[in-house]
Amino acid sequence: MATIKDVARSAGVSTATVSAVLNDSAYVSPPLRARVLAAIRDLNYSPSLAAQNLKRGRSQLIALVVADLANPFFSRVVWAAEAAVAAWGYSLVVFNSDEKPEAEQRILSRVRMLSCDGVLLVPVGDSTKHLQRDPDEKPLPTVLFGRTVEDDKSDTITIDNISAGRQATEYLLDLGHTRVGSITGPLHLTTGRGRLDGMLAAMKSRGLAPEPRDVRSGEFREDAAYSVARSLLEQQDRPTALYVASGLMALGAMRAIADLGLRCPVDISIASTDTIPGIGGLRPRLTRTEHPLVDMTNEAVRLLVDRIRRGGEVEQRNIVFQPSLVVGDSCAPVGLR
Amino acid sequence: MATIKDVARSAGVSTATVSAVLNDSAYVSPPLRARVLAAIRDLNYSPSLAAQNLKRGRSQLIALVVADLANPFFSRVVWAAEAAVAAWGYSLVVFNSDEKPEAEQRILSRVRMLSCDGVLLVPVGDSTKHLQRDPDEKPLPTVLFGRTVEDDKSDTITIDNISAGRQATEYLLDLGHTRVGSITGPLHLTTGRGRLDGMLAAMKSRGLAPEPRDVRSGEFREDAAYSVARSLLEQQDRPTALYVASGLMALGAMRAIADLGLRCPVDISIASTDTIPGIGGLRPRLTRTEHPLVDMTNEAVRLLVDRIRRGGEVEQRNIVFQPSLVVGDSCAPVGLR
DNA sequence: AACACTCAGCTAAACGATTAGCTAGGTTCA
DNA sequence: TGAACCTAGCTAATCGTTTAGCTGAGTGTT
Repeated sequence: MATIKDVARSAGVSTATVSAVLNDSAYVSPPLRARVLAAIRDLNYSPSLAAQNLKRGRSQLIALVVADLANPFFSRVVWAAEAAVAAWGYSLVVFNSDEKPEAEQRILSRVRMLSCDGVLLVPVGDSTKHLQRDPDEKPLPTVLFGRTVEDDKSDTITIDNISAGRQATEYLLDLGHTRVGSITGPLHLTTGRGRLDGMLAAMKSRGLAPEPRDVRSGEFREDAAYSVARSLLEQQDRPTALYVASGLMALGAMRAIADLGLRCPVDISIASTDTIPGIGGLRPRLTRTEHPLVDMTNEAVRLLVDRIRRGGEVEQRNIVFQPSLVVGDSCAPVGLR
Repeated sequence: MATIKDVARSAGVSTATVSAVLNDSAYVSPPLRARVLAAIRDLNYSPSLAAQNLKRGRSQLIALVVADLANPFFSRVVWAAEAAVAAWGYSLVVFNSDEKPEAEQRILSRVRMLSCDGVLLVPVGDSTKHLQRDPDEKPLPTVLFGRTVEDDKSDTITIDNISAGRQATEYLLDLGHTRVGSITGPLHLTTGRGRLDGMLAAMKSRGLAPEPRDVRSGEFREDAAYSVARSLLEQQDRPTALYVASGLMALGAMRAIADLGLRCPVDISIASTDTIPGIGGLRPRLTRTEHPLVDMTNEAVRLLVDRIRRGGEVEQRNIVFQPSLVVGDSCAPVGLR
């Protein structure tokens, strides 16, 4: 690989001049500039990011730490984030904490070692104490995505989970269902807890409450939702409608319904929150709340880049996106059959 | 951030000794070693990868360049690759070439700038001429994944696409279908071409050949497959079975079937190749060939790491994985209805 | 006692960029 | 004419590591 010295020698100038041309950091007369550019072309030179990183103290790298890479929802986040990050001139380093706080901690220390300029984090634990390892060293620019944690000073991008749960549940209630159950996400996560709270609020405002045995929580996974749904629906006395906390889980629930010989929506109505790719092919079409994932991701990257550039001088921002109901045909009026 | 100098000063030794302790690169007496380790702990020191990269000429980064990050198939590759790469002590930088050769080229030059140690590439074009920019500089360690290109010297991990097409088609033929159509991938890709060739071979060996109008090619996308399937199936005189080249496309085809008011498998049988997450929830269950994606990815990373470490001294390796048929209920004997 | 070895640990030169500070020549103006 | 000021480009220090090569003390041999 050619270095800046080779270019300087070949153009008959100093390395400072080459650097000035490369970065437009000082005026260079046209003839010299031309010679430098020619030398760069001849030698097929491109500056070493490693050296730049060392000198400048930044790396052009943004880390994305997701809680479960196997979840298609987060795959879409990876997709959207890669594009957004590239548009700002960064590259995306992807990590999977697999919902394990220890793994998250390991990853974050690696992120520091790599001197990533910032991190887009879907936090796993219920705190980010482990983020600042040293009180006096300046914190790694961070944007929390999708989930929030207690008393953190990072910017956040989230959805209104309560509204999501409420909207989906209200739709079911409007169809006349009174016995509504739910398969929730983990309740220690804001996404799990919030959606359930929204569901409960919707029912409460109509003087209803779910049977305790109709509300089961599980992980945000297809197989977990499948088995939870199975055991929930195997009760001889089961709910007529189900609010399922995520798209991936809805897939599991649908599979359970089919395997139990039930029909959706005739025997049981399903509504859920969030979507995953390919779900559009599913029949019946799922009634669900969706949120603008691409916009959310773009906004998250924008905030992060802003914080990387302007640092602490900008105050904390917490942006909440609103979910909207997408009506499919997975829900029917109660007592249809 | 504490530097190696701070550690050296605090422990009362030279930086060389600290480095020796960190890398086990020379014998350091127990007392000194202990002092160094204590200083490291006190100062919460971790070496700067930027500086190490510059000095060592490597970055602990492996690039993954996929052809379409929006395709759930590649999302699974990201998931598997992240885990494999982390197990070898590397971090994964993800790029999306979006099936565009120019983008791939841009990405690869960025990969060089980042001085990634190696790249796992799902190639987009039909050649990798753009890979070695300079004939004399040593090539970036590369493993081609899934697709191959002409006259390349990289290691490759692929599946036997011909066998995949053949197996799926033979299954349809065994059910008595004689009028079989296909929705293929792009025919300039080995994955698209090979699967079609396998299908044609299977038919030919029984003295059959598809009607030209029953074979349509499209991109590996859900929406593309949807519209191609629609126009194919809207013919009043249509095939009784369809071989679809990918899991994502099969989803599109199924959706087209449903939207046309047809039933699968009663009116039309579908078999496909490869799988995507969540497809297990689909009803009817898709009959398809699957390949061991996780094993393939692990093997690809293993080859890549081996090439990074042992360089040119190891000869080119081309590993072909075999697909296997997974029978669902998306295919029925011909003339069932 | 003189010599050759070992050995632990140090000094200082890289790696490839950026950049503060300098220099030498050219203008401007009293 | 010469002080003051610009200007274009150079010199050299610097970022935080690694590592070749050195040093000086200790050991063993004759």
